[in-house]
Amino acid sequence: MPELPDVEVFKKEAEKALDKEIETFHGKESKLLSHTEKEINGFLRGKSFHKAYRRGKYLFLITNSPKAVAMHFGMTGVLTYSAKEKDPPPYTLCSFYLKNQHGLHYISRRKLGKVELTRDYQEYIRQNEIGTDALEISKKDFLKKLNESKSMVKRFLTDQSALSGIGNIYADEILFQVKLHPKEKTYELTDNQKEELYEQVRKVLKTAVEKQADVKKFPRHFLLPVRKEGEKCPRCERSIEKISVSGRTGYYCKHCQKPG
DNA sequence: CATAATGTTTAAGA
DNA sequence: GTCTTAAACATTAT
Repeated sequence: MPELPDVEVFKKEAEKALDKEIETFHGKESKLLSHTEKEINGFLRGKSFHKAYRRGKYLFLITNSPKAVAMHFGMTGVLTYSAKEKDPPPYTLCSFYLKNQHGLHYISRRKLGKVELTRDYQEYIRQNEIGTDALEISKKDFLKKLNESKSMVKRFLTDQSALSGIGNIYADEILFQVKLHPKEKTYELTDNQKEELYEQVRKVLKTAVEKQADVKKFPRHFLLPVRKEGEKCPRCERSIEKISVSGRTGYYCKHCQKPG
């Protein structure tokens, strides 16, 4: 789930918890957490989150800027805000309880994410090499990075240090919209294709954010609702095929997305 | 029971 | 140093 549009949804959820005093943090010791529950409480108790900031797939809950809680959602992470009287959702790994009797819950079935304290989130961004957000990057910078790349387009799109926020699923969608084969080399692209790639990165991500990352609400010409082997291509109705690119399984239409 | 899954990191080979 | 693959991580869903 958690690529840029999903994390944008979590950001909206986190914003419900802004400027409310933090009462306590609950979270069992795990690889997810950078500190112990006690330490996190020492850091947060009595304070409030004043801003939620998303960069790529990361979300920062900023307390006293630049101090923040940094979150990454791995493959299955979710963030929800709900009344304290309700039980935390299944697979909740840690929770921030507020004085207003609500809690912000970090949920994950597989524990591949991160919840970390940082004294400076800008520094955290540098250390973790989180590139410019895919919706923030200018055309000029995008083309510059693209021209520096020597890999396959899909690899380029999902490289978080080049531009951040695009994962396996949205890369497939963007490539489908641009009609590019996922294994096409970046240096083989024409200038027109490069520009079109930039435009579709924005268009696909903006659409997904508008639809709250809910695949059921996506336009009919999108690949994602039928992103499965043997489904019909929304454009030519031929069969969607599976392909392995840069270590991940991709889905594409062999007819519409021809290699160059 | 075996396999794949929205992510990242690390090791190894070209 | 660059690029690519494979495996590891932890766990569930099919």
